[in-house]
Amino acid sequence: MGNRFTEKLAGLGQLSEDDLAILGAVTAQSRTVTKRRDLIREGARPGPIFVILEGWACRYKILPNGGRQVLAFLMPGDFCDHHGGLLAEMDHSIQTLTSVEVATIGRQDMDSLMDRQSIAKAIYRAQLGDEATMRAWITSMGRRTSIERVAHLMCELYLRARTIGLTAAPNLTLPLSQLLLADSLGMTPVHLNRVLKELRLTGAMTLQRGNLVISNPGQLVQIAGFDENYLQRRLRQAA
Amino acid sequence: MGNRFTEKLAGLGQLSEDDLAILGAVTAQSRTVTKRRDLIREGARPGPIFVILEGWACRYKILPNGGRQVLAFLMPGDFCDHHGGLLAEMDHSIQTLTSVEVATIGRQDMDSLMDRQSIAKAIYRAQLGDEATMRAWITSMGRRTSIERVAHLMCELYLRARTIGLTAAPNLTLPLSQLLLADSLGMTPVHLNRVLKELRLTGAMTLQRGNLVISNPGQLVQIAGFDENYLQRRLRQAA
DNA sequence: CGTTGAATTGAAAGTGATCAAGGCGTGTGG
DNA sequence: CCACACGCCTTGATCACTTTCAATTCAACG
Repeated sequence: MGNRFTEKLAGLGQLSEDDLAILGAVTAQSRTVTKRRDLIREGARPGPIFVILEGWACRYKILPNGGRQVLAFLMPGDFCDHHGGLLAEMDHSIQTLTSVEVATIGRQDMDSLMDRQSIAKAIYRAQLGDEATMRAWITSMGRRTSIERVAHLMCELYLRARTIGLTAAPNLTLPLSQLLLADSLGMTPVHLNRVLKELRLTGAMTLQRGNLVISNPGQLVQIAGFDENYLQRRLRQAA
Repeated sequence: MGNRFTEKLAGLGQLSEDDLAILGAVTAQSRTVTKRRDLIREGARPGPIFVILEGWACRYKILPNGGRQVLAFLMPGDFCDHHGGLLAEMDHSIQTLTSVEVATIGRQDMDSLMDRQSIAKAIYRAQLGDEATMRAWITSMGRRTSIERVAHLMCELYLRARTIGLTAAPNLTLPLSQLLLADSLGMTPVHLNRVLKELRLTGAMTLQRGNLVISNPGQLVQIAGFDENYLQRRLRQAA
């Protein structure tokens, strides 16, 4: 029992029955948001904290010249805005990619969650994981070729999805258009398309119509230069 | 009084005399580390937390192919590893760029700091600021041209330096080689050099021998597409 | 069965990388 | 005090990858 959120946090720290009950209670009420809808807009004042229980979303930023950069993909169990009003305004927006089930946690509730050492630690670990992912993205954008970059992102998304139990098989449904992927990888849709074709030809993986099939995991990891530990580190519990 | 660290945190939250005294006490002892030395290595187990009191450092990652990606620049007052042992291993390294004055905070001391709401909030805000900076870097790498990227980084570094009182004038000493800057911006040193020349020719700024002079701030901000708020947002105190 | 948004392919143009050579400044030793 | 050496910056020429522009195909859907 519990939901994706409580399950995720449970995997990040030692949570007692009470902890889980509290987390569950706080996210018991949820609402459904249709796809392609902004959950939070850049510049917005802090409101309640959103948690994604089901579905996918992304953080993104629009540039003055009209370009878009996707900053992160959000999956079930992820926080939208962990800060809980510590900042005056959002510096980016969050949009749903699929129909999404969101729970909202009030400021008060959030404070009481953070008062519990165990819960606070788990939440903090989740955030550290997000930061590790951001560093991996920076590294990708700066020093990986386009094919490595694509392969790396696929490794990340697949592992994250598997960790939360979205898939067991070596394939996965990604509700991500090529345009969106291109905007997350800093390339044009046209070029992304060519890179996907190239990856297909290597036999490492196939991504078509949102269906990711990792036919040769070892090869994909090798192309990506993927450090299998970077996502796991955050899961392992430190002494 | 106090040091760069206490001053920085004081600027991020309402800290009482007691808070400041505690922060000061905990960072009272420091040691000097010579330039170009790793403070923390990727894969290292969590030890005490480092805080930079004086000097510059950077986070970086070495790729399988030998490339290097700089992930962040650290200035006086910045944390090296905020996590305090919540993760099992570092996923990147930290190296000094200049001679650096570092204080170390023991795990115990850190815990007691975090027990104080006021201090915990300030530290949390500092981290949120770091995250905002990472998002800006991702955006730069993904969707800004090289000249915009360079201009944007200079805006960031200048503003950060001014915020902590490193400079008042429109110029600043950056202890950053072109090689290092290139590794932080995802470009080659050769191309960075050309971009710097181009920026010089526009009249917006000059960077030579580590000396940054912003001759036309408005123009630089315009080239960078710099959102003057993104760094400030983290400074403004939310309701 | 046409319409629509996304994916795919081709050709040309551009941006940044690579390779290679020289210049400049600082520090050290003769 | 000068000369050399080393690291870093600068510049040129060429090459490669990615973008841009444009057109076509495809698949889902009304």
